[in-house]
Amino acid sequence: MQAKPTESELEILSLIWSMKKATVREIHEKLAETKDTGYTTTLKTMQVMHAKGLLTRDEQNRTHVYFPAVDEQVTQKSLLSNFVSTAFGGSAKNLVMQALGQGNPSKEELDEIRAFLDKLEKEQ
Amino acid sequence: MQAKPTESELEILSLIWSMKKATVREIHEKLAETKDTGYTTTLKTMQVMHAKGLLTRDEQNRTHVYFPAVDEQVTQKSLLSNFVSTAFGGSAKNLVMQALGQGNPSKEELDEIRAFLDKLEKEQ
DNA sequence: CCAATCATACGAAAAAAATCGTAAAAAAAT
DNA sequence: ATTTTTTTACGATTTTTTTCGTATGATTGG
Repeated sequence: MQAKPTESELEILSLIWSMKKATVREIHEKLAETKDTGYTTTLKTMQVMHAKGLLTRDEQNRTHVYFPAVDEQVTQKSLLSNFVSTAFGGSAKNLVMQALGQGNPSKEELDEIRAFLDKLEKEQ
Repeated sequence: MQAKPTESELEILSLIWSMKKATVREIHEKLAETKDTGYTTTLKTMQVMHAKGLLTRDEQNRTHVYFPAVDEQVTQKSLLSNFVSTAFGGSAKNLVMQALGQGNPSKEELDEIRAFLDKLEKEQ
């Protein structure tokens, strides 16, 4: 039974997924670019995440190093599933089309998605 | 500047989008299928949404009728944009592929998406 | 060595979101 | 006509989430 990350926790989790590991300070610096909260706030949130089992940490050194404790794909999948049903009335297709319309995907990305569609269809 | 719906509000908004209009009781019945909260909770939430400008309502009759006050596509777009950046590190492509992998889209849906991809590419 | 800085821990406060209880009025049922 | 049900309004409580202050110990720079 895996606890669902809150909005703030997700921001942090997302960073740690991409960084593989990070200290509180590193995360705080990144967050500070867009947000304006104190260092201890970030610290506390990460401690809570640790308690919840969203992060693990290495306490060998004074400056602890945090790692993701939940799998990125698995977590994204469950968040997405929830998001599709609440925000998109369960229609993944609608979400996909909105998502594509958003940024402007490069030709490479579009091709990747096409390949993925083909693969999906074949599998089925 | 449009207020962001909370999780609970979004559930309701989503229902009202698909129903075009609804009373508190109608919404409550639907929610009761999956949730277990009192009638006044639903009522209160919808009143708050009205106050926030997420819903409008017709007060002619004793039983008020609520309508969406925000556009479905516009709202979804902004929620999605936020979701992509927090949960998917900004990669719409990753989200799209996860989303497609989820349910199993029919051939028709897949074709629709392909057509959409082509259109996107052409436009660009 | 001493002061300044940096890190954690911890509890508490503040803010936001969700839930509910009760009262009052209207409508419906008996 | 009276009781029961339905509906709104409103405030208050509870729960969750976010934020911060303070204490304490380690590390670093002068």
